[in-house]
Amino acid sequence: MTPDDLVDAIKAAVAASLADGALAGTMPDEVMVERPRNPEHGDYATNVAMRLAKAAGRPPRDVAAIIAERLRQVDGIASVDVAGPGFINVSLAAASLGETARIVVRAGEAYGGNGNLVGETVNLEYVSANPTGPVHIAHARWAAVGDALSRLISASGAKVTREYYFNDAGSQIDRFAASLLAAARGEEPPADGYQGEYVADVAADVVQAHPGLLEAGADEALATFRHDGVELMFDRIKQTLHRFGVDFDVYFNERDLHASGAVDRAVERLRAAGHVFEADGAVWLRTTDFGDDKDRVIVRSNGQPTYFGADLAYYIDKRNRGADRVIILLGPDHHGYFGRMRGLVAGLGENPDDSLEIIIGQLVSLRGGRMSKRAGNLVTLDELMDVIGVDAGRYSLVRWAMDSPIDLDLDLWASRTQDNPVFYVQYAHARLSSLARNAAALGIERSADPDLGLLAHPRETALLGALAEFPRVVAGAAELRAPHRVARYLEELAGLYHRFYDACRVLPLADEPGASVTDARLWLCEATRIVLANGLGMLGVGAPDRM
RNA sequence: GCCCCCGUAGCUCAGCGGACAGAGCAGGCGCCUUCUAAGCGCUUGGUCGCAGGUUCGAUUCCUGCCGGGGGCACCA
Repeated sequence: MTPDDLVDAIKAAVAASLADGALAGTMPDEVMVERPRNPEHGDYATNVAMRLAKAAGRPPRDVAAIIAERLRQVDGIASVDVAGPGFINVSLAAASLGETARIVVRAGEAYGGNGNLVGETVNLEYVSANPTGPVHIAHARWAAVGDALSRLISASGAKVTREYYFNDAGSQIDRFAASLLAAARGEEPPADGYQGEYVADVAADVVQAHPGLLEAGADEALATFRHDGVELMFDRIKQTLHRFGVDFDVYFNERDLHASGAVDRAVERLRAAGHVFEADGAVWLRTTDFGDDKDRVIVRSNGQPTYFGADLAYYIDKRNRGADRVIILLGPDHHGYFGRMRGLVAGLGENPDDSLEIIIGQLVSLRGGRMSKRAGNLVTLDELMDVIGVDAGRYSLVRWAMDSPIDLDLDLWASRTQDNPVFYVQYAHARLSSLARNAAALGIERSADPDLGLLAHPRETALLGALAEFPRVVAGAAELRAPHRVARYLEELAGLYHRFYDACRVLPLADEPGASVTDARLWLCEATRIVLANGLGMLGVGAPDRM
C-alpha cells in the first residue's frame, strides 16, 4: 500500500461515514497523510478528523474514532489508533509495506515520477550570464538549481524548454569590446570596463583570427572585437556549462529580437493598449498601473530601446513558442525586475499570476569574500570544478533553499569524508552496488516472488517507509521549485540505509544457505539503490558503483 | 525613505497550520577475524529575534518593532 493508496482509503472511509449519516459535513478539500517523526505513532498519520470536527459538530477524537473503525477493515492496514488531539495513526501490515520494494524495483528508472503537470508546457530560463565574462559561482548556483528544477518538472510530466538568454545587444557589449581592444593594445581597460586574464585571452584569440586588425581603424577594430569577442565568450560559457552537465534546449540572442522588429512590435502593442506615454523625450510605460513603484522608460531619448522592450518581446516570443508558464531564475540584485516584468505582462492584458513566475535566489559567497564580476579576481565555475569536481559542485549548490545565501567551504566539499554530504549519499549507493556484486559472485539472485512480509525489523520498515515517500518528495520539490528537498531527502535515505546495513545482515555468512530473508533484503537493497540513483540523477549528480 | 530576503542548538542549516521543534558538524563515551569503519550506536546542547493578531492548534499565516544581508538608473 502506497501513501496515495492510503489517502484513497481514508477518503473512502470518510465518504462512507458521511453517506450513512455517521458524520455530518463534507469531504475536506485535501486529505493528507504524513510519516510521523515518532515511530510510536505508526507508519502514517492523518489530521483529517481535526479538519472535519467543526463541520461535524463533534470533538475531533470522536470523529477520528468513527473513521478509524472503518479503516481497520481495510486490507493491508494492521492497526489504527486515535491519538493526541485527534490524529489517526495507521500502521501497515509488514507485507503491505514490504510491497514498496517490489513497486520500486518494477518501476526502475521511472520510480519517483508523477503526472501532476501532464499537458503543461514550461519555459525555464536560468543562468543567462552576460557574454562579457566567464561563468562565476553565483551563476553556477542557477545552473545547478535550474537544471535540477528542469528535471523535477519533467518528472512531474510537464514539457520543459531549458533556455539561456544572451544579452548581446546592450551597452555592456560596447564596454566589453572596448576592453578587448585596450587589452590587445596592451593598454589599461577603460573606466567601467572589464578586466581579468580572460579579457586578454579573448583579445589575443580575436587578433590571431584577424591579422592586421590592430592596424585597422578603431571603429573597424571595435566592430570586429565586438562580434568575435562575444562569439568566443558564447563558446566559452557553453563549454563551461557543458562540463558542469548543464546544457540548454534554446540559446536565445537578444539582438535577434531587435533585428526582427519584435521589440518595436512589443512596444506598439503596449502603446495600442494605452499604457505608453512620452516625457522628457523618452517613451515610458506606465507600470505604476500594475503595481510597480515607478514608471519605466522603454525607449531612451536617444531612440535606443531599454532592456524592458527586449524583455517584453522575449516574453511574448516564449509564449508564442507554446509556453503556458514562463519561469525565470534570478539573483537577488534583480528583485526589482519582478514588479517591472509583472507590469509589462499585465500591460499585455495577461494575468502574470497565471503565466509568469520569477524566482529570486540569494548569493553565493566563498570564505566570506563576495564575488564581484568587475573585480577581476572572480572565482569561476571552471575553478570550482577544478577544486571540488562536478558532483560536489552541483550538490553543494543545490542543497540549500534558494532563499538562503550560500557560504561555500571549499575544503569541506573537496574532502572525501563523512562531513561531506555528497560523499555520504554517494557512498551509500556505492555500498549497495558492492553488495549486488557480492551477491552475484555468490550466485545469489533475487527470486521472482519474494516474501516481503519478512521485512519487519524497525530499520527495514523505516527504510521502506522512506522509499515510499520518494514520489511525493519529487512532486513537492517540483511544485515548490525547491530541488534542495530532494538532496535533504537523499541524505535522510542514505542514513536510513547505513543504519539498516549496520543492523541487518543481507548476504549469508560462509556455509550458510541463502534464506528467504536474504531474498527479501536483496529486494529492499535494490529498491534503495534505485531510489538513490534516481534522486541523484534528478540533481544531475552521479551515482558511482565504486568509491 | 521605499522594496526583497533572512533571524531555529556552540557552528552550518532543514522544517508548504498539527503530537515532546529536527539533522549534520563540533564536544564526550563506545563498536571492525563477517556484506565498503568514506559506516554505526549512545550522549551533552533550544525563551524557534521581540510584541501583538488570526486559528481548535502558529517555528509556519498577518501586522508592528529590533537585528543582519541585498536592491531602488534613459546600466543589464
